[in-house]
Amino acid sequence: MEKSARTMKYNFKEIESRWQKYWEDNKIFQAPEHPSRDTFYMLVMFAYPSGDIHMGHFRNYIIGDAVARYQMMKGKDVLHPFGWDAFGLPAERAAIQRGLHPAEWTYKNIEVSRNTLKKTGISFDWSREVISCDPEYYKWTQWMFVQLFKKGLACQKEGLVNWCPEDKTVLANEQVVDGKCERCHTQVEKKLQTQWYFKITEYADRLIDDLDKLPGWPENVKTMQKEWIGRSYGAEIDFIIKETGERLPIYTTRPDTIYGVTFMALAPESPIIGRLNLEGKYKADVEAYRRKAVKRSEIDRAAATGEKDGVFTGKYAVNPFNGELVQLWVADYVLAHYGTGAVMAVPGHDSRDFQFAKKYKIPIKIVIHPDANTQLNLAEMTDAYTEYGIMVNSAHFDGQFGQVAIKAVTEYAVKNNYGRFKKNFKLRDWLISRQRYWGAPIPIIHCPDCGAVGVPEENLPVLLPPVENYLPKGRSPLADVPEFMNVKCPKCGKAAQRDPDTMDTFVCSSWYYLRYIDPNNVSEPFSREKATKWMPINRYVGGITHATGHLIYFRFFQKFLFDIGWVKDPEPASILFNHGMVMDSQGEVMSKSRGNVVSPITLMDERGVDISRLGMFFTAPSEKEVLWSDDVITGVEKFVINRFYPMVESYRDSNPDLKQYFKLNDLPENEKAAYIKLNQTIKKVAEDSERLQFNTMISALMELMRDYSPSDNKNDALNDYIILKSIQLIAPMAPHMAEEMWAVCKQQGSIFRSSWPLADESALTFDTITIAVQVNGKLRGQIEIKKDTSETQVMDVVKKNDRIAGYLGEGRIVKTIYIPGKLLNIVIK
RNA sequence: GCCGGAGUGGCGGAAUUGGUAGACGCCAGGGACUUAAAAUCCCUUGGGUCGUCAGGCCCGUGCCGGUUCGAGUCCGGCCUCCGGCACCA
Repeated sequence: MEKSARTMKYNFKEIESRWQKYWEDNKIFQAPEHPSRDTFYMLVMFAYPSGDIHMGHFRNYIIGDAVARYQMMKGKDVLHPFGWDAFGLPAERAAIQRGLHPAEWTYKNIEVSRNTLKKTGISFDWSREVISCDPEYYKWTQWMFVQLFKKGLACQKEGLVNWCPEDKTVLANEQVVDGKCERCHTQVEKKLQTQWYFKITEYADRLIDDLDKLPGWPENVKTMQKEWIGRSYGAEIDFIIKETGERLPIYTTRPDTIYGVTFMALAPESPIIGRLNLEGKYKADVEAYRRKAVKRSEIDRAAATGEKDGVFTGKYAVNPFNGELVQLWVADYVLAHYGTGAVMAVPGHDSRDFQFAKKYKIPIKIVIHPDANTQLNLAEMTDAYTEYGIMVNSAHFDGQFGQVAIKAVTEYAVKNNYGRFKKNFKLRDWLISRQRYWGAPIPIIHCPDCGAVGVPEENLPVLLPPVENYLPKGRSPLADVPEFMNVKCPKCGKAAQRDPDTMDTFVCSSWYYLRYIDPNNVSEPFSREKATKWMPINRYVGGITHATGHLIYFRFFQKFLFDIGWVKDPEPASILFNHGMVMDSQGEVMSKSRGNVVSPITLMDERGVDISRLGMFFTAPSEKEVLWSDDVITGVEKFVINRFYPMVESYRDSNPDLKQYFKLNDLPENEKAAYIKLNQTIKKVAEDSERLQFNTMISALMELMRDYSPSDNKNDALNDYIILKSIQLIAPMAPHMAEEMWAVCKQQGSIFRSSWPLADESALTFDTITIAVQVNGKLRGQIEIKKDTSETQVMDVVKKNDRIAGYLGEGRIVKTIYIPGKLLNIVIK
């Protein structure tokens, strides 16, 4: 019953499908091949086709859609494309679970999701759709690999890698969360393997430094990236292993504590241990410890923030600064992959070293005092003093402070040839090879004579063979396909073998934004000329989850393409916007296992696309999370169905002249308020559009409609004008409804081809305004004055106002503060 | 532990650069219409208090203090929550 009342007044099903057809037939959202006006590139993150779309997608895309439509109305050439991140583990896993071939599963899902998306009427330019598992696309992903390979930025190397025993493949550092596989949450193991890497670490400095050139990126994302890259400045100092004479370099950010070194610690994985010539008990202990440490997963090691343990090697190292001998230990709190895999331990001034020294009764030395008047007392210390301070017990460096001390000590080491300034990063090279089927094959041929040879560009793509046996087994399924594997070396022509691995799907997603610009180009990944016109991305909208993964990778790719002359900007996106999550009404994440999923499809069927959109926009600002419940819809639904839409409907059979211009002072008194309110609303909606504050845009329109009362004088020219402008203002948020109303008002063509309303700046306020009057900062009354009244004139009015005068009493007026048009504050004593 | 961000009515939230806190909406209550209900429309709605019912006064934006004529907004110190990183030497 409820529904029939709704459909009687506002037949959204009919209206929505009719306008969607109109948009498609008239190619309203097709971006021009060669833009002639200002461009606006509106990008939303493309989707994994692992099921149908959910509320999170819906929210993401309607935000992007409203921005795109707003920019269209502002007269920009808008590029608003969409595509599918179709390769990779999630799709492959879902396919395997259902006993389907990944290709079949993926394309089926794309079909389903695309149909749903088309029903949402999002203004995507579907003619530019890209699918990353199409050979026409991954040909160019492989081309990217080859370019990186040519520049030495793609390379094979042996190292300890993250191995997911469930997915039977290696993972990038970014795909390990809390020591577990990001996708299947299995504990990740460490394995020594040869794998392909992109040398993203060569871009570490620029990836950090250029963040400062991105004022349009949220602070939290920039901070997360900075910390993820983790740059630190320090020194590398060479200790010497006493018996073997081997150089033992260590990295430290605190060279000013060098005289406090009382032991050294090596990572259990350090190759140096093998060269120590350990004997007897020491040899047995160290070997047992190493076996134990390697077995412990990284998460165990990291979680053990309390207890540190290790084992003495029986060997000693020489501190080059003072010739002192210090014990050489193996301890698993030392990470093999950071710095040199060895540390100088200063228990007096490092908490971990302090604990370790206490546990194993290793001497502790104080070499830093907080300041000239505060001295540390070792006997009373329960933890290390880790702040900067004044060097003591440090030979001729005594008395130096903080950064100056660090510089002095390092310079001394440089001069004596046993140290150097050094910078370190937490960021590791990006491991991109996967021992899985569903990915772009790595375009490399291994020749017994020539080594790894890139597949010549004219031979791309290296097609992924349609194999039957694609299940993960620990090595790439492609290795078992002789027709695929056995090829001739492109350099010397001898028999050679393809690389059997496929690429991490994050490689595919690192450059998709450029393919949209020129999706059908068969001779290049994209046209440089077109890229110059559209790039950089004006707004990139997506979830926060990609802060330290995709959003670093795609910046890296852009920089690389910049370096080799393919793009003109070193950064891909000038503004990044992270929308909040959609949760259930209890604040829980929506998931199938919880059974609390609200489908945008059901919602759109029941309420219509536009009302669903308005509900989503209105309930919270875009960056905050939304707790979804039916109540979210109620207010906007009433607004549309009971107020806005019927008002416009009343025009259906009339033929009003809607081409009107107004001058505030020519309007009769009773219409001035309405005209002013309209202009205030236009101004507010435009400002809020720029900052994606849709909730307050809707409030403003609700206020305008509340104040607007056509019942008295229905065909009044001003009322018609207000209606028309209001329809334009709501159009980016409720596009189908707006088109329908626009047509009801006898306007020709799509509303998205009309120009965005401009506020009449001369009609934003009344001649007579109300200002607040405060006495000593407390509100004591309000007075009406002419707009341009001077302060003295206002004072005269105030003094005549009995109520306010009462507050002034016999107090002496010390001073007055007058904010024109707002308030007057009188300070009395 | 370190680094971000946030804390405003019963609820979602507004207040864009320090200038009338609580816009807009939900919920709730009251009224109109109706045989009745739903829907719709109108009114009330931060707390306390006085009231001749016209309106007034006090308190109030996590807590304590500060700057200022004036602080939700700025500064200092806490508390709580959310997010990220986490043995990075």
